[in-house]
Amino acid sequence: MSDDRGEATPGRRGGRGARERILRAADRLFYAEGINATGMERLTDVAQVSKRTFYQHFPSKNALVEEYLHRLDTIAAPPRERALARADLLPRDRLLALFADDPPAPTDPADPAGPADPAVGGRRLRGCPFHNAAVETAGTVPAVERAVIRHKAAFTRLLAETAQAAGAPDPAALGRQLAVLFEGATALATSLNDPAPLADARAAAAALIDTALTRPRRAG
Amino acid sequence: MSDDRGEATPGRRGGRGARERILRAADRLFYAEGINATGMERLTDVAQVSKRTFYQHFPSKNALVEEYLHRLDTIAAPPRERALARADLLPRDRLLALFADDPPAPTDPADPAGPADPAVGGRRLRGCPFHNAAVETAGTVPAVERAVIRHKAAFTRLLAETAQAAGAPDPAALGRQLAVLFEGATALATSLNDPAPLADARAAAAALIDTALTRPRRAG
DNA sequence: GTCAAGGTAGACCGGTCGTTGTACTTCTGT
DNA sequence: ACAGAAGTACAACGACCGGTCTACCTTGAC
Repeated sequence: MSDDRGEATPGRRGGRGARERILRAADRLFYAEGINATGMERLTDVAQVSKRTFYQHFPSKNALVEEYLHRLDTIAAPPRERALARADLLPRDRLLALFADDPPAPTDPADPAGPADPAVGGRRLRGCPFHNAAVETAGTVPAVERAVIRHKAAFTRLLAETAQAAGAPDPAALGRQLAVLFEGATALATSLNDPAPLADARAAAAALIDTALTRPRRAG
Repeated sequence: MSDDRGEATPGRRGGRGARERILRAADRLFYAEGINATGMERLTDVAQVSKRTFYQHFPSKNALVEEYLHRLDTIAAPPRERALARADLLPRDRLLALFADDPPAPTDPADPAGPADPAVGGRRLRGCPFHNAAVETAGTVPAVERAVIRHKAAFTRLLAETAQAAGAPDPAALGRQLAVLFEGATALATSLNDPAPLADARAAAAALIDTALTRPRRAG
């Protein structure tokens, strides 16, 4: 937050960007291999940063975890959630696109992180990074818990707004139900390491949406 | 599995049951605090067992994890899942009882495992132990992954059977959808540390069930 | 009483964790 | 050219990890 020395002087190339590499490595490793399972050795190795440099940018590993989560829902939304922002779809289709099983990001050409990506290799499904962080920390890190709650609330709110745009009589309720469905599809796909639940969730979502749009309103 | 020395000689008191205490401690700690977060020191301390004794019963911590998961879905089903077996309810109500938010076990008098339960103390929501194990191990322990898949498949099958008993035209599809809903309610409740999503899931389940029972059949 | 079986406590092992320290090497702006 | 920031390599710290070991106690059959 306070050591952004390159921000005010546009002429500089921004140093050598150790911090950015660290955050990129955290993005990959914390998500793919787990937060606890990722040691500092491996993290600094992947980030191509010495441990000393790491601790000049972050006071602790936990601080990096918090920044990792913070970036996830403020800077770059996961590709799946981005479906809700697609202007080329009707609101109802935006909601359903959440559960599409085709890869949502068709090779963004403006991403310079290319060479770092294919080294991962594993294509194992890993679910929601916020939920994973909550499970891994088991409530022992308040900042993580807060970040998770904030993200889930924002996502549910976004669903509710889209539900409202679709004309749902009780958009908040439909948004919450779709949030549960999405969470379940993600979690179950992770547990089974199989994306099949997404299709079931999509069918269920369609039924819920159509029911909500057809009938006037129901009591919870 | 193979060292049950007390089984053939009924005259003996069966030792002091170290193995059982170990498994009970694993039940509590692995679930409430996480598998990785639970060290052997703490585990043997809670089980009131010396480390030496532990390693006479289990070859490794991982072996205990596997046995812990194996017991969970063969010996004692979690209280919530037990709702599906209640004979006093109609099939449809059994499905909905899964999502009830009142404590499901009204002090079963025939359960000798009573004193172990309330000692947990922490009331933090922790979700599905199988899913948590899958997240914590991140696919690095094949036996865990197999146990998780087996459990989820059995649970989905049970849901489908109940859906069939309720008269659903495509019970397998409805079972899978309800499985996603349940997983989502559990996961979201964990992330938020708030049981509210269960109510949303219940409403969604009711809608899905009624839709399935009313309309003839839908394509996935 | 003896003795093996099964239990206990807890020091100890090598390894890894997150973290810090020492000493050295780039790069960059003036 | 030079100051100094930013980076590097790498040894080491204390703490804890899963796991092993020694030494002693308790029980029950003979």
